[in-house]
Amino acid sequence: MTAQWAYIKDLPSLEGKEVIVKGWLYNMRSSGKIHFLQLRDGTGTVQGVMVKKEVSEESFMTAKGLWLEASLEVTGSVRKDERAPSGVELSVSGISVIQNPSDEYPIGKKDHGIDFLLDNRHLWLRSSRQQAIMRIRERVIWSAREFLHNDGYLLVDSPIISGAAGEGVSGLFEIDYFDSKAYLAQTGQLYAEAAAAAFGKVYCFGPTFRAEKSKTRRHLTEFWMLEPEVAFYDHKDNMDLQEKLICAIVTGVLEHCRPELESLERDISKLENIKAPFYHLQYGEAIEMLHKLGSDTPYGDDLGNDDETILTQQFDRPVFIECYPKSVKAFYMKEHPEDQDLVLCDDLLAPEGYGEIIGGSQREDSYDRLLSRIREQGLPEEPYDWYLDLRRYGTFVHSGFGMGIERVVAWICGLQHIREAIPWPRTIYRLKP
RNA sequence: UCCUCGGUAGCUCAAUCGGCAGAGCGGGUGGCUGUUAACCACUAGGUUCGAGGUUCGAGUCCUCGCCGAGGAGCCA
Repeated sequence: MTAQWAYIKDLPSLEGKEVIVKGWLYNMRSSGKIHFLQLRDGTGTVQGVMVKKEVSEESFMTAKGLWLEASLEVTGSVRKDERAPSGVELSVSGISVIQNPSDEYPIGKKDHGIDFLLDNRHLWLRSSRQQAIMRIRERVIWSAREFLHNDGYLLVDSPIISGAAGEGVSGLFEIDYFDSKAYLAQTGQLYAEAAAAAFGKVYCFGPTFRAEKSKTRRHLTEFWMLEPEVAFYDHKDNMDLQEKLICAIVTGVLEHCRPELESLERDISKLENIKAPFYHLQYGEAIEMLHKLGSDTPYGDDLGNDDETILTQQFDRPVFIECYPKSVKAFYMKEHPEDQDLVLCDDLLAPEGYGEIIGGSQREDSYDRLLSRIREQGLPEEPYDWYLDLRRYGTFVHSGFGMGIERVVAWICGLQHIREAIPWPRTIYRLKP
């Protein structure tokens, strides 16, 4: 019987069988008459044990000459072994080299700096740590979409290229669009609002772009944002949705990605603690609390990064900061009915110092007030005519928010750098690879 | 745009007061039948980011530039 190709993740169920593993050599150790080939194939890792007297002299010498990341087809029988992390090892009977590199692999076994690793992102993705992060990222997105789909939301994607400026012209990437100006989307929200008037419960999900020269571990110039928008939801309904969505995401990751979290050495109990209800602070209360904790941010200012860090360290679950001053927020947010200096908005801050992962608001649904807000902020009216139409034809109470996928992934994985939370990070000085 | 820190072997870093350029990993050679970032011995490997300057002497001090990181601002 000829051996069949098997994925490493399936080997525990193939004990005693002869299989072929197609993959790469990520490490190798040898004791002279026995080689330990560490193999990976994208589904998992397994140790291939090659004993000199059990294979041909040629095979044994071939294995000895392998460089790291050689691509291989390894034939062997699956054998139970208590010393193996997955419970099984491969007793190697034959090896076929697809390609043996002629140079040493740039990423070594010891620590590297972030700069070097980012330069080698195309190779770094092969590491077990990056594999774990990307699997969790996929689960975060999957869980969010599953939750929204099951709750009756329609995915209505927004354009990437837009003639309107969105939240303001600064921070937009300008492109040449057949001799006129266009911009890369900073948000899909305005389009999601139009879609909400058509379909009720909607969301968009895609890449967004910010030309800010931000150089921090929380920023990317290209990042993925999930933006639900719901007809007839007010500020409170909006926060309830955010809470449910975050809980669904965390639950999904805990259910499906425990090995990945463990390999990242994430403190899982901190994630298991993420349950409704989250904490709520009014903006004024947050400022008061910050003053007691030593911050000097005056009432009326937006919270700084340090403020977010200090604040979230006080809580073991995410915390909503509600109703910021109108002056520091976007023109489309609805004025607070009891205090016209505030707006009906919320930022959701993730615990452990991670800070803002969601920004949302109830939208201004009055045509007149929205128009005057556009004028107050000195924005051009013409690009927003279609947006104003939404208030002209059947205006409706509605709310929505934007969730930054990479920030959520960074928080759930416990990452130092948001750059690890996306396969190909784009930052101000990094366009390659 | 501003502030702070950094750039030394392929990688991660060290080098005292300004006084011979070092280590670990990786590479090479040899050894080892259970290794887990394997281990042991030997070995090769340098335009100390660049340009000036001070000095008997500069990786180290000064000036300018380049590159990167962290942070501020702004935001998800």
